[in-house]
Amino acid sequence: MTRQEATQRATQRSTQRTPLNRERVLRAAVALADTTGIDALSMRRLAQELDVVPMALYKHVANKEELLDGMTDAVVGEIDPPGAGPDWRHVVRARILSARRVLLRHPWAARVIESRTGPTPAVLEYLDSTAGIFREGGLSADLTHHVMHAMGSRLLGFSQELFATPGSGGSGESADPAGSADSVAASGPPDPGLAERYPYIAELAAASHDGDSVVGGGCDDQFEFEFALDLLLDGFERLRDQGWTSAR
Amino acid sequence: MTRQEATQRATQRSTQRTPLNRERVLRAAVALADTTGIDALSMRRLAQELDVVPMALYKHVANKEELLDGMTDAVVGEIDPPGAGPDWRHVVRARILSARRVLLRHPWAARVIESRTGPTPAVLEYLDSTAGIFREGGLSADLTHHVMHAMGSRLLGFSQELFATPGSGGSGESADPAGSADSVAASGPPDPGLAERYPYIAELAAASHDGDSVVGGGCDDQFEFEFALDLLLDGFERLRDQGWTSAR
DNA sequence: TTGATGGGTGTACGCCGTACACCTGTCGCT
DNA sequence: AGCGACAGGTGTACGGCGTACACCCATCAA
Repeated sequence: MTRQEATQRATQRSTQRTPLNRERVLRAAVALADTTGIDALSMRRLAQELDVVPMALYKHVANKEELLDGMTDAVVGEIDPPGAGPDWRHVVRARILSARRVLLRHPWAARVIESRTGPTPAVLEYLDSTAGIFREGGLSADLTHHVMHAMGSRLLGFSQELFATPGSGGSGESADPAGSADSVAASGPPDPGLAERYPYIAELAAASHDGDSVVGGGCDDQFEFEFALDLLLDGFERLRDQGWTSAR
Repeated sequence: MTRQEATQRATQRSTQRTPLNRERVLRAAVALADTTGIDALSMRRLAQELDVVPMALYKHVANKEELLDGMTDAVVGEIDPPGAGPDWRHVVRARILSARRVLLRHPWAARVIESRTGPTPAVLEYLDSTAGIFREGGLSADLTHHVMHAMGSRLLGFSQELFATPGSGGSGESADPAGSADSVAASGPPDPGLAERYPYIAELAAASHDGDSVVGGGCDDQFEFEFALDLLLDGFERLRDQGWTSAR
């Protein structure tokens, strides 16, 4: 046994084999939330799960909020990327059902995602690529914008709050965290990289401001709400008139 | 000054004038959440607001969960009752926009309502009367059932989770709290008063079980999801084909 | 007069997130 | 070979949380 080996052996005894990293922390957090519920996920409990003292976690995540951000990105990353195909309806449908499957796998995720104050990169990426499907399907940027709003939390699995007006659903007093999807492109290019990284989102945000209300800084939430509402009511009425019935 | 008056004066000095009751506690809680955000609403902070020691609150609410239940009922009670009129679309529209206005007044409410494990009476009442509008508008019980699901959280302001499959969004491990809207009528009449109190909901729940899957105990969530999804996709495609554009 | 009762009080416990100081093993540099 | 920086795990401590439990006291019916 060389001295190196001896040292390594001793090290293995004192530290916990794999030296813990952000990736492992996030994975353990997701697993813990899956099995014991999000309410039971505390820094202390998570540390215990990793055979480590609570404060050790803070070398890998800044605080619990950032942990939740990381968990969000982890599960959103599980959603299948958009497939290829000529039929845009089929493509969105598949994507959204994939998102749904992911959220069913992680029942805590919807609540956590909606509680984030700003959209995480993975969420932006997801929204952007989803918007892209509509655009490539021939919907105008204008229509795509409203369509994305209309999908709401149920169909995208989340996203609702990302587009909402600043204080409409958050923890109360938090001002616009300068990261809402609309404000990405609304308040001028704060980071020139954003528009290139999320081209469709940038386009959508721009589409809601080329009118007269350039100063608004956001889109008209009330309009979006009524748009979705009337779209559904139209659909309901049509189904009623044609005597629709579920084929159960 | 009579002895009674003296006693009362002394009492007023020691106790805080109005002797605190559930009503006052709930109103103060709502006000506090409105002004400082739901995260800052703690039993201790609320007690302080009422010039009382924290434990005093527990004489009026069992615990914090019940406090949140009470707050839920309070805000849901602010929603306008359904109006009268021959045009059902107009009536639902007005109602839902009223709900939206209430939720905008209390930005914390949507999150709180969705976090309740079981529906509170006021929520059931709201859902029931809303379902009633559709029924009187000529929609079948079957269609109304799916329509209610399709509305999702965005349009009803909440309700999503009430219909969801037990563990799909809650705090993790909690089993079906035997109070989901579907299970109200699904698992036989647990309380004979429920069906009379919420006739439309009872009817809707029944409509999802008269088929072959009597044993299911709940409706097919996946079906409801795809129903709403396809309804929206239909609408989107129609708008695209007719070259729809917002009149901004 | 008295005893029950409703409602406010005080103390204490066990959780939580996390600031801060500390220690130790590793590695690049001289 | 020696040394300083640094990455990463540790230990202690603080303030806040929800709430159990024992208490006190004013009111009022009997």
